[in-house]
Amino acid sequence: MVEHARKPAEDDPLNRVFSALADPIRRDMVARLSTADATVNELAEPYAVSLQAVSKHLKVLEDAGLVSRTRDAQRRPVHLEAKVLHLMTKWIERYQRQAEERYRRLDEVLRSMPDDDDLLDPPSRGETK
Amino acid sequence: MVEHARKPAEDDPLNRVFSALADPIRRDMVARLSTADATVNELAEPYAVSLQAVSKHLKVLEDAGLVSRTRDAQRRPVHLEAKVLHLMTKWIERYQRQAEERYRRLDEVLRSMPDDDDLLDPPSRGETK
DNA sequence: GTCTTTATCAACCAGTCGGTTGACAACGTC
DNA sequence: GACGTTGTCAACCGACTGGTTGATAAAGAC
Repeated sequence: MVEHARKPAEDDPLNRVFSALADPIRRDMVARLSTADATVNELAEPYAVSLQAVSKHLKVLEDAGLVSRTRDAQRRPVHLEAKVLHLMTKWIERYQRQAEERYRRLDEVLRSMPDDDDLLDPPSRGETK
Repeated sequence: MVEHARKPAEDDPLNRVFSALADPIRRDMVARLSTADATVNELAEPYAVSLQAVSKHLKVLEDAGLVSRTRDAQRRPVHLEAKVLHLMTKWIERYQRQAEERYRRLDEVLRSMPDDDDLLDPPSRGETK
């Protein structure tokens, strides 16, 4: 079967936001935009890549909803849309909380069980670094 | 020029964590692991991909520090390491907070400024060609 | 008008990514 | 020892990614 065509596009907003921030240049842009809007040239200045490459990075951030661009003469000021970041934190914190609570409960169960080394997987799994 | 070799590896932990979670299957695995450890076969069961593909996904999650694996006979129980998620939330929240505060301040400035659209744009950076 | 600045579009290229199949390692069971 | 289960490794493949260069659009400056 050649039907491994995979999904045509990453339509999930979470996909786009996570992968947008999986690049150090884009993360740095977001960091800088958090203190001030900037033009494409200003944004490009610190990086050792072409302006076109920076333009592409901005497109990725824009598609993820992380930035918006307006028009100011021939300049295109870039503006951080910080709300989208909340999408991610909500996702992350949900499972973080769930996991932590589970460990807490597991810990209690283990404490109330004198012998359990046959089917209760003791906590000796590595998080004791 | 062949010198566009880019960085040889994504050594930044943030790169690895963000890109690990930029995939819906891996995000789903993390979600499921947040309630219980699981073996590779158990994890693979809901997805329409081969076991080998799932094994690769787990390697990505492991390299990002998001999961750890131990040994239990021929089984390899997978365990979520939720602490790493904190790395991301810290990063995100920092710039989110910064941006929101900036908007708040800008709002105040705009309110206290009757006219300012002529030459009040003094960052004057960038021209260091 | 013509020139300059600012930014995007288009085509290309090498490397990475997510998937596949096939081989095989490791361990328990018979 | 042979077999079944569980999982990984290796090689391959097509799509996507991040970079390049060249051409072009859009707007102000002259």
